[in-house]
Amino acid sequence: MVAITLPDGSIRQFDGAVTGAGIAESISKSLAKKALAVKVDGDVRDLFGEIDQDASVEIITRDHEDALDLIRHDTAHLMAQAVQELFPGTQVTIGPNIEDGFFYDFARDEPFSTDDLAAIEKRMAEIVDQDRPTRMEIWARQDAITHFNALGETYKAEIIADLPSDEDVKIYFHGDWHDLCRGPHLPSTKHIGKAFKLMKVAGAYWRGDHRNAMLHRIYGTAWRTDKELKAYLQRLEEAEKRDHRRLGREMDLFHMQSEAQGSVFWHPKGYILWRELEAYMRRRLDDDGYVEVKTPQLLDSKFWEKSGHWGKFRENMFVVPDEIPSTDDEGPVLTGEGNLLALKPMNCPAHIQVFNQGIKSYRDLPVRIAEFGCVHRNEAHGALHGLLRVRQMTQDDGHIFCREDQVVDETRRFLALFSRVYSDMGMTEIAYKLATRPDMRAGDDAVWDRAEKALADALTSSGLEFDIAEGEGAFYGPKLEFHLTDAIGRTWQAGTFQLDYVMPERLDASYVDEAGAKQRPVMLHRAVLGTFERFTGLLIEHYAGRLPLWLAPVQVVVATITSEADAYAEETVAAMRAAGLRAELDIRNEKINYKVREHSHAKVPVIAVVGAREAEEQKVSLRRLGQKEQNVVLRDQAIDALAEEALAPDLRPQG
RNA sequence: GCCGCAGUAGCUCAGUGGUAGAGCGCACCCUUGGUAAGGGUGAGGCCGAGAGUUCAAUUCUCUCCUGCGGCACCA
Repeated sequence: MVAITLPDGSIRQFDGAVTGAGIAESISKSLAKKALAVKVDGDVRDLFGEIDQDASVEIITRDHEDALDLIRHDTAHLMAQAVQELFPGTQVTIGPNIEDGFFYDFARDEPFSTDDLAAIEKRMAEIVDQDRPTRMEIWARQDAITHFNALGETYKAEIIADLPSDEDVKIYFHGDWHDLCRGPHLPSTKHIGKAFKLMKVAGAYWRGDHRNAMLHRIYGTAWRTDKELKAYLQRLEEAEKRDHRRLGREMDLFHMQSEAQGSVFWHPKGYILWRELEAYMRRRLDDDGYVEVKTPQLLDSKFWEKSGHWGKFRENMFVVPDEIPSTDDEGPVLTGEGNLLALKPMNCPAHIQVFNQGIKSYRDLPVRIAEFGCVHRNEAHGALHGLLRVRQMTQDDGHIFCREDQVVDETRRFLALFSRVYSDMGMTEIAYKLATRPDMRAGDDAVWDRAEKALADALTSSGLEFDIAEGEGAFYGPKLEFHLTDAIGRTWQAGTFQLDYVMPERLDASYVDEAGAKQRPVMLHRAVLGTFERFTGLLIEHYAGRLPLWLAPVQVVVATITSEADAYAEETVAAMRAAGLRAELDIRNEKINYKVREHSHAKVPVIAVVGAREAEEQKVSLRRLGQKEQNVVLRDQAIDALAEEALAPDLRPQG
């Protein structure tokens, strides 16, 4: 006897082993028709799999929360079938689900074209109509390897050979087409539905290793219903409008051009945003016990040899000859006989030089050194991406030199600063990651144990949830990474916090302890925003350009209805500026509709409309970005209120 | 760096083997109007760069550059 407990608590008895399909059938015919899979004690399984002991069971239908993953994975198989039928000789490799869809990597000499995608979609729909049934067989490992090798599916054979030895080799069939897969799958292709779309083709390395062959990846999306699919496509379109590169142009914040690849030309409005952020960060750092420094841009290559960067990161550094000027018959020339200099790719070695001046006592620690440090890194060209991945960037960098027993406190202190700043920015969706020891590392395991524990403890005691990024720490120590998400869901590291036991050693940083003995300080590398470039890009996307008043480059536009109000408008702008507001005047001979539209597009948070009436009554008609309502208030009151609202969060009266 | 796609006016894009077009924006004129496009006129282009094929290339081919989407990378 097998007792099956259903979600409503009822129990059904079966004489022996029963399948999910059988259970659904026993409940109702219509449920049996709709059933996609079955959840047995929390495990999603095939409908045709046998359940031979007591269990709680849930029948998964299309509207179940687990259905979407099943549909997407089946759609990936469906696509692979279509591809192999249309393009014989194409090998399948792997095809997992991802956020909002799936992909499948194919090995083939020719790439797929956009036309190919349309053809594949068409064939996929045909296969759905054919309603090919699903079944699963468990094969002997060697048989499976031989079978797939015989078919020319060498990648598949390789995957099977690498399966853990205790794992069954499951082969799923959809009609005759079959693939190695863990499952589970829908009962037949009909159940997949047609709410799918193939999105794009891309290259991807086999097993994610750039030394391997490049495969052709097709990305697709799949949903329960056409309505969901449509909503998703619309969401993508909306996301495109939030793209910081587009908004940067529309709002006249910055531009980039090929002569300065990966570097930013900040326009006046964009630089106001930068300056506001910088001034804010500077106040926060001053309050938190940092001292600010400015260190050289160019340092001798020998310095980088000592710091270890020359050996490890030479490829990413911009190197310039320290040429010696001289004169020959032709006039002044430069010779390359001087030393090599490199633009700093990081500020840390320079900060150690500042720390190293004079002799530090244990009483001096912790020393917190901050710098809005401009660094250059020669990134792979394919990696560059608007403001989010650049070659010249300014970090809100800082290095804390402390004793080992101060590490936990300093970490907590940093987390408090970090949370304060991000909540001030209105950026609350942050993914915390603890990156642990990599294979290649310096220092012994006892030190790593302590360091990782210190970071984990600080996170936990600050009440933060975090993921562990196994093996992704720096070679000199573990790190905390703070990730933000862009408009289309890609995540980017913004802030960082790293423990370093190595660089103080290499560059001989020391302090004198109570006993008068020389000790190594621990070095903490930390950035809150990360870089101004990336943070600004993410900020723009987060707000879709509608920045909070204190960050908006233009806070108010005073726009006239007729020229009768020109003088009053000028006076109003002057008063606003005197109150510290970034106000602009618009007395152009244009209709008010036109002005409102234009300044709304430019994402100006407040438009103050003035006509004869307002001038007469000493009022302004305020209109907030994105709202239709107008608020006619006394001018002086409006200015006071706006001026207070425009204060940076740390400058607002507490209460 | 790798795979694919793209590059035409400031922006968004159309187009053609015989050296180019629209809308928006911009300039000027008319219009002084109550909260997301008033009307007219006009100026803007070495059709990404180089080479090749051709009587003729913005158009076809190749190389390069840059951008975009992924992949890899991200101290």
